[in-house]
Amino acid sequence: MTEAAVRRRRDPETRRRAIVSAAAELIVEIGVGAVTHRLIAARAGVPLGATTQYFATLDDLRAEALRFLVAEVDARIDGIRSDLDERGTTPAVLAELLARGLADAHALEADRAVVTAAVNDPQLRELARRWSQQMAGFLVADFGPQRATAAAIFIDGVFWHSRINDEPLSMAFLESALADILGTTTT
Amino acid sequence: MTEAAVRRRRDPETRRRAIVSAAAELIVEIGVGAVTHRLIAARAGVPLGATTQYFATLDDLRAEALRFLVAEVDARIDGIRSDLDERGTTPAVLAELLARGLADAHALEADRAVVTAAVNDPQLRELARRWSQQMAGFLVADFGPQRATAAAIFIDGVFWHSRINDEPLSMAFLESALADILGTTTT
DNA sequence: TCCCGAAATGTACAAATGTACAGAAAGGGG
DNA sequence: CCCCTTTCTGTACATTTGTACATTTCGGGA
Repeated sequence: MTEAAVRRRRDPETRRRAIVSAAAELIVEIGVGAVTHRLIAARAGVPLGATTQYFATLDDLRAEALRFLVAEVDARIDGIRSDLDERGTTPAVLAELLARGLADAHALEADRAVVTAAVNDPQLRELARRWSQQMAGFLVADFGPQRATAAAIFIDGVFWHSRINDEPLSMAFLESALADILGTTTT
Repeated sequence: MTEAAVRRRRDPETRRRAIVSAAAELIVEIGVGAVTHRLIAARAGVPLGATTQYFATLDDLRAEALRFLVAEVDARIDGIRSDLDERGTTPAVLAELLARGLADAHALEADRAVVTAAVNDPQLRELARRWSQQMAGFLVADFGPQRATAAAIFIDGVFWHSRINDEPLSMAFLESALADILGTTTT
């Protein structure tokens, strides 16, 4: 209890985390409704019994995996916030961050998986709102609530677009559209 | 009508359609991955055997139900197009159509269900793209490809926003944002 | 009228699923 | 060394699933 790294014997914590992580991967890949104990066990490289030992029910495991995905998204959000703080909250910086974020599809897929799951599970709505609310929060100081919300909604659309379409949106396009929405267009 | 319905017990076409329609309803409500033969049969008010008689496999039935939903979305799109043709393709008209479309959530939910299903089934991508592509098509003549695409993406984000959030977006907000994106100067 | 093909239905069954749990294995304290 | 608690693992089982099909019912043509 006092020492953090001493107590683990055969390491239940790591195992538990591996199971949650495997479940999260599978949710992103095949959807929240298609995960099973056996699939998760196979992905995590543990026997079936391990998945039932750490989580009373599959719903519990699912819920924890979703929270795991939300944590990934939060980490990405934090990175974006610090970048914006550092380099200024301008359409150009935003567009570059977005384009880069779209290229590394991981956090993107995680967030879309959460939102997708929330469509059929109202309890997840709160989590699904997180991304766009945070994004709007970053922008509200510089551009006001109206434009900040519009930009967040647009960025949400951008994410879905890149999730469904093969060709990514160009950085120039993103910058131009964001400049319009945020009202920074230079004539 | 009741008498006729009872009398007309042998009516393969109607029955088939009832099954597809029930499946579509359920897909919207509980997600494409959660529908089963038995749920569909119960919803359609037919015995289990009826669902297997008309469709070789559950996948076939699912696919047809998705196409049914797409047809609903297409009908809504056609309505929007004729309205735009009639009243002019302006941010104000668009905002009003959107606000009205959001209030009647049916076509909205149908489209989001298709997109959601497409996240985990690449074969549905084509269908999922349809809405925003058509929307962009309406706008490209008046506003150019860039702004038309941006507006379509924004509208996609609006739909997701209203699917996840409880409070609807105001018409004034939509009009203002669309005016910015489409480059029509209003003050 | 009767009869035959089409349609409808209930049931059966193998496979997959969530979950429980009896042991086996492991590791530290005596 | 042994023992006892914690951790792990395989198996079992009831339930639900997709699907097949034998049987029943219907309705129109002879």
